Amino acid sequence: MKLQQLRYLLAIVDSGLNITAAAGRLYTSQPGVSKQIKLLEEELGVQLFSRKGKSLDRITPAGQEILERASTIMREVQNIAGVAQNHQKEQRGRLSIGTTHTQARYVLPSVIHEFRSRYPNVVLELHQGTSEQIAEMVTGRKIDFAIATDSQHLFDELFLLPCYRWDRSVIVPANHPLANNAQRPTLTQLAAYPLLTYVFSSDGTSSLKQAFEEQDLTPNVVFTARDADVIKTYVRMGLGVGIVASMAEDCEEGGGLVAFDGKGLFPRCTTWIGFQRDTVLRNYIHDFVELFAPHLTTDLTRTAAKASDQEAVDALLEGITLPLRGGISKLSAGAPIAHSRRLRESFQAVDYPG
Amino acid sequence: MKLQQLRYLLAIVDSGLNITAAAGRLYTSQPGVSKQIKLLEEELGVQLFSRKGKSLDRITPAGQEILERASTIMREVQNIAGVAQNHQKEQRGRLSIGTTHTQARYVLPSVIHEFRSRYPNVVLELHQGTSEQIAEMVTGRKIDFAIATDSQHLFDELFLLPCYRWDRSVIVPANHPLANNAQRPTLTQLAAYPLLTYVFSSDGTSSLKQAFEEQDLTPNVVFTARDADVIKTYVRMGLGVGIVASMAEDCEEGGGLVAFDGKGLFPRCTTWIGFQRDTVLRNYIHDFVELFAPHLTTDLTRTAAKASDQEAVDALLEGITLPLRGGISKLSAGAPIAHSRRLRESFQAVDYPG
DNA sequence: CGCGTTTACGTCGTTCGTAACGATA
DNA sequence: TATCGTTACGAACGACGTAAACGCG
Repeated sequence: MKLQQLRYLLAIVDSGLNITAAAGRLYTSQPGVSKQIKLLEEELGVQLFSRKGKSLDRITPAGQEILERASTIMREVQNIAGVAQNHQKEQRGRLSIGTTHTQARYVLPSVIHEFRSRYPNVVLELHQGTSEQIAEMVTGRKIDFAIATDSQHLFDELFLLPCYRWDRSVIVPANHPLANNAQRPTLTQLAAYPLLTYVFSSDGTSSLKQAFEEQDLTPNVVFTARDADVIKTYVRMGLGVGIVASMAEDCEEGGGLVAFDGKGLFPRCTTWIGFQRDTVLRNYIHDFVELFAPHLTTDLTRTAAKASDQEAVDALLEGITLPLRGGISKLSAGAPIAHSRRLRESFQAVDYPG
Repeated sequence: MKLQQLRYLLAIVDSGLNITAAAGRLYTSQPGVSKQIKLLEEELGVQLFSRKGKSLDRITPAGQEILERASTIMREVQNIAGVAQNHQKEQRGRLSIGTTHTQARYVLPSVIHEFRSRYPNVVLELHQGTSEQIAEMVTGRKIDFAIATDSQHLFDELFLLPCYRWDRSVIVPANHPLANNAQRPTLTQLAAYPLLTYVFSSDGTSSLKQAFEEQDLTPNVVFTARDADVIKTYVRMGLGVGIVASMAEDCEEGGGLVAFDGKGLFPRCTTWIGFQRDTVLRNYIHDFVELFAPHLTTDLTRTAAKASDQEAVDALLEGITLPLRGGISKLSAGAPIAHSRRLRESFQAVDYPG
């Protein structure tokens, strides 16, 4: 038995039982992969795949069990490499982050600036995408971790560490009727105007929609985007009232928009960071996490990584107060993290793309 | 990184950082081992060992972490082989059992007879030894499992499944003063005679001794052996009164000895079977276990093997009644297993070699 | 006939064992 | 000087890639 054979096995399954595709992904020849699998089957004395003609049809029960164990073996191999890296003096390597637009545009720049000066030899990759795309990237181990907001249901296999909380803001053009309001508009007032906001997650649930519906109102959403800047552009053009993350609003510099704090109008959102379970995180990853969320110390994250389930992770965070983020520079003590214990359950319906 | 390199690493540590010895154990040349370790260090970019001159002095912290992961990798490799074997039609292989004399001599023969007829192609190895020796064999993976009585403190790394309980018997020669007793002797009476019994475990605690001491008596043990047959021989010679497992007494066929049931006189003993955690057990092992202890079904053992600690294992057995064994053929319903929950704790002082 | 797998074969890299060398106590 | 680890080198093995054959839709 060789590590390559196990790697080939995983790649074949990952490629939908297509050996040619697996070979391509492995940057090697197809007959080589084919032969190694055959050798492995011969050595073990069991068929790993059932064949239909010459093609692989499906994986056998034995193959399935072996696949899972092969997977943990390859994970441990990765971990050995990670441990080794962590013991090197000079921290080199790669850090791949998957996140959504709001984080990438408004929150991460300052973190990344500091990170780059600390680790000039770490290549940084920022993958922006939808929650669904990020979920796929991280479970497929294309990225080291995900930063996202709510939508925990997409990240069942990860362990999630809450980083901070934030509210939405309501933005209108300076010449909008609501712009002269002394106080911020109510949901009833907002329901009277066309709304521009983030794309709702594919499963259709949305904490924003729910906030309206709880008051028997139906929001008239005429435009959605993943991108607060795009939304603001169209708000300026007079298409309607924008509802965006407060962090995005804070960036505004006299661009002809008036903003109201949406605190209390809509459910508060929680942004978290999510890792694969059972992986060794390199030192610079711990550092990045702590830069992003100071309460997530290396020790705490390391302990959390060993936790068996999300319950245990949440228990570790019991009593910690999450920052409330209004913008890049404004941090104020915020809501206690108490609700994080049931973070996954209680916020399943909330999938506001952060 | 190659599996061989990890195997070499483990062997070196197992051999006390002696590469030559490791090479011998691996049936390969010493320079080969040396080179592979060097290659591994080069690939990982860390020293696995700190050298004193050319000799290995000790393992580095990085090496220690890597060692542990290498260990789980090799375990999973073994498990893959085991899974593969379990999916073969013809069950071939090897079954290595470590146990003490009483089990090997009085309890296992019938089990092994049946097992051999079911699995003629499985090579059976029975390793007899002291509890300490067995503990070392099973943690070093020289044997598949251990069968022993009490002395749980020696087997911390294993998970233990209780199999049956038994009492001791008092044996005297037919011409002994006690032989004509209508009732069995009391502890006070026994304390008046020289006693012959099993060797006490090395840590000095003994449930037998304790039973006497609780009544402020001091037993006069003049002879100890690991072997009931040896004890009986010397009892026949008139050296004193023997105290052995009832299973051993039941074998007697008019050999000039008189036996009294020791039930109630001494604490009852529990014989268990212990496995390494996180290992896949081959089908025939499950079958052996069920032959030995019918309440330990394959499903139950498999579930127990996944349990994270002994507490969880014991919880699985809650409510099951353990057989009480008086001899090879005599099985009677016995004490409820309730105490098994705290098996490890409450019986730490009991280390009667079964 | 295209797609995908297997078989065949030549090449190259790696591992292994022997032998000689080096260092340490 | 004995023990243990490293270096050097030649032989054997194994993996890989190209090319061709095979089976299936």
